[in-house]
Amino acid sequence: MRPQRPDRYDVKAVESRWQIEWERQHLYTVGSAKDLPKFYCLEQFPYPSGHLHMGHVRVYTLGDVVARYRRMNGYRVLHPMGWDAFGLPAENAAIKSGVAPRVSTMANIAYMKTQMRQMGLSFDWACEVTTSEPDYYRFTQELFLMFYERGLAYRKAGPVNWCPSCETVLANEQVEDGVCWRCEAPVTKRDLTQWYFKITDYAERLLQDLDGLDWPQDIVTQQRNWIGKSTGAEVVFKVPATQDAITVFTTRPDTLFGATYVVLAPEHPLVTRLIAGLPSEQAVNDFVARERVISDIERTAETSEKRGIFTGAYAVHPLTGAQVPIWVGNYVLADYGTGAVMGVPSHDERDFRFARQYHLPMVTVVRPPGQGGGDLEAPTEAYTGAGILVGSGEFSGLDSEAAKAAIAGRLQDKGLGGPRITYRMRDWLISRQRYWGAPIPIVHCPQCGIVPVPVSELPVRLPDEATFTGRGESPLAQDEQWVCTTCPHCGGAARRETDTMDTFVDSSWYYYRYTSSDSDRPFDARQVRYWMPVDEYVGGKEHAVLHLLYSRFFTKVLYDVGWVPTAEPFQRLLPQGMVVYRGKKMSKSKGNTLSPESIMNDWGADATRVFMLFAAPPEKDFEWKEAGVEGAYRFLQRVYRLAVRDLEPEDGKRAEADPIVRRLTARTAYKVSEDVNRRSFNTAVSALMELTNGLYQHWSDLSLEVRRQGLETLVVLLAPFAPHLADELWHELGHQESVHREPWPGYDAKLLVDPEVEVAVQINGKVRFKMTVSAELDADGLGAQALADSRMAHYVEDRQLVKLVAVPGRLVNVVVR
RNA sequence: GCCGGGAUGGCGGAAUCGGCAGACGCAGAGGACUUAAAAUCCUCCAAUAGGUGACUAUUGUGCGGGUUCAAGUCCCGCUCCCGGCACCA
Repeated sequence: MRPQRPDRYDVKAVESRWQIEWERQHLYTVGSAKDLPKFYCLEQFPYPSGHLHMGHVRVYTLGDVVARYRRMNGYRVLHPMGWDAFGLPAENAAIKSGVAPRVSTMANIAYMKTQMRQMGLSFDWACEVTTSEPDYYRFTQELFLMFYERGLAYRKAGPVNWCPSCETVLANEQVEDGVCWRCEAPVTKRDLTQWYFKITDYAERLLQDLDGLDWPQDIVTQQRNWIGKSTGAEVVFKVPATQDAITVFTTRPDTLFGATYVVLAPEHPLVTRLIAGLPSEQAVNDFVARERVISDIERTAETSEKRGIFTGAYAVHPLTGAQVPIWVGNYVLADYGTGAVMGVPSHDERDFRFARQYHLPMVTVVRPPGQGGGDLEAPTEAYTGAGILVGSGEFSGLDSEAAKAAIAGRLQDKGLGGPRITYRMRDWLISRQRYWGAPIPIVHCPQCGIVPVPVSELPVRLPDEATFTGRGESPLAQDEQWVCTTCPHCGGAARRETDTMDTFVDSSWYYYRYTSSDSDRPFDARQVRYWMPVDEYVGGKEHAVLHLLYSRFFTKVLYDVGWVPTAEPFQRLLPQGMVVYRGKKMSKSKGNTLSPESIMNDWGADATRVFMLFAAPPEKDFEWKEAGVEGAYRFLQRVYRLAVRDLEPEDGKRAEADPIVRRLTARTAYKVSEDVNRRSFNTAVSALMELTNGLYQHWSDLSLEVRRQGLETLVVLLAPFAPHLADELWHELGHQESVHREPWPGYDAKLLVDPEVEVAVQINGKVRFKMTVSAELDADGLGAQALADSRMAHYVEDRQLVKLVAVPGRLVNVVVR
């Protein structure tokens, strides 16, 4: 007899006991067992804001289940954690409170680490990285230099997105609906010289390689949309008057004979040259000046009217030789394609509206298939579909598809364009006018120009002291002592680059650093070869384009220089949904935040984890419900009460239910394994609940052996989900080792099938009764038995048997007329 | 406008390959235990109609069609919701 137990366990005591014990045993270090298969389980590292939020609790719980499951299944698991520690909030806090960013960041990290411990997460802290520490950012800088050497980092002047609230520029990916992705302030335009990464060089590969990934469809689609590939042609319109040429991009070269004008974006560099000395010069300049100050939001708004102005100049149609007027129009984007388009009003909605407004000629050159004559000169709307070419010289009579190739080919022959592919994605703007980021390791020398800092002189350290005013230039630019340096090339006086890198650069390679965080190179090639790619990557959907696209780009560059073994970093992706509270996304401004501290305090880490997993499939948003955690808590207490029961059967009791529970136990082991493999954690938890219910139900009819086997299986299966309680009960059941060192339970496949099964008998597709038959019974036997059943007579009398369908183990369908 | 995803009881969700819709949990109802309550354990719980009742019949997975012995699942046409892209030439 075991001593009487209370009917509840003390959650706090149990959880902290095992947290201490696991740490003492270094239970989650990677270990050196190289003969085991590897598994790299990664979750997006957090920005150290000071506290975990519910979203973090969800990601890390999901990842932890996978990591623990793999370990128990005999994998050597890398499950690291670190800190995406550079970023604006620390700097803004410094402006407000005067605490240096590094000081507040380190304090935040220390606190969040204790929260992660309280969650019972199985990280190997030996791999920890902090992107804001010199021993990390020196390698971010080194990678920048490698990009620079390969021509993948370059400086360019031009209009950029500026967030007035963050006081810095933003990459295209970081502007969402015209507002800053972080602070939601409307983004404006500025003309600045900035550093870029040439991600567009990789557009095609970033697109192609999506096919080989085990990623959810919606994320793949988002990346595809973002890259935005268009296939078409370039067409050159020469401008004899100034010896210039306007190149336009079109996806519809088949409509070229319908081009009656050419439109340039207001920012197009040729505008000034074309109008020089013309009577229209002043008017066009005024127009351009007006349009340029209008924000992107307004300019791209649906309601925005099309405005344009004739430059007074003419270009030559490359195939007909006709003179076409050159316009400047607000509906042409400077940074897509070539910043110029040909106007084909008859076959493009926008051109049609523009032409109608300014009374430009329209020529129909594509006729819908199967349609005869009609008015060619005055269409009432644009026909944008494919069709048969008319009025297109030698190309008349071709269908659109053939004509696209033929016309693009002809342009190429004449040296006036040719087939061309463009992408919507732009180069990645990485400069930031802020202090708390990795300094771009570049020196500006009056003699030598732009000079990279030699790798041997890295890191370019951030000054410890800085003045945070929150206004004007970056604190680095105001630090004369820091800015003034010598040129690595000529030794003369020079100035440092004062921009720091976008924090997305830091997070584009951290998963490599984890594999060898003590390396004196960015990472150890041998370790990376062994561990990469990441086998499971868990993170938020908001990074569908941002972080995931940048990381894929980084990996391709690193792959090309031979530093990493694969061209894709994340084989399997598990994007998790949001935790919603009171019907809305949690946010401070809405006042509906939930603190993980108080929840874990009230219910414990295990119940919090179990509810998170049980409430919904991982990718779905779910609503946090107090009653839900309470349910998870009740379930765990129920398991506890069962596990501390006396295992010895009472006198005179027989083991009648043994076969049932043996099969239930085996089926649960099978189901939980399958479910975790397909990331269906909610149904895995429900299977554990069913086993628990089954043990309760049959307890008094079970032998000692089956009781023990059922309980032990339950506890081991529970270990990835509720790690503290599982370890507690494992010891309670008499074991000395941690349950987390136990191998994952197997099962006897024979036990998965019941010897007898209940099959439904349908008459004309409706279930009329059920029969219990041997599972072995084949289709013929099953059909025969159904027909012979006394309950059948009632349904088939006076009717004719038309068809008999029998599916062994499932059902019988008798079709009668 | 284009692209993707989705819609199942009062609620969250399950149904993995076309084979018994609603597992598991929450909420709710009833019972046992208790002086009582909480906790716990057990039972019930899609809708409609009929029956005291075990039950019987019909309907039912956003809507309308179709394929099939059989459809939440496949096909065609819609509605609505969520997400992405959008004057992208």
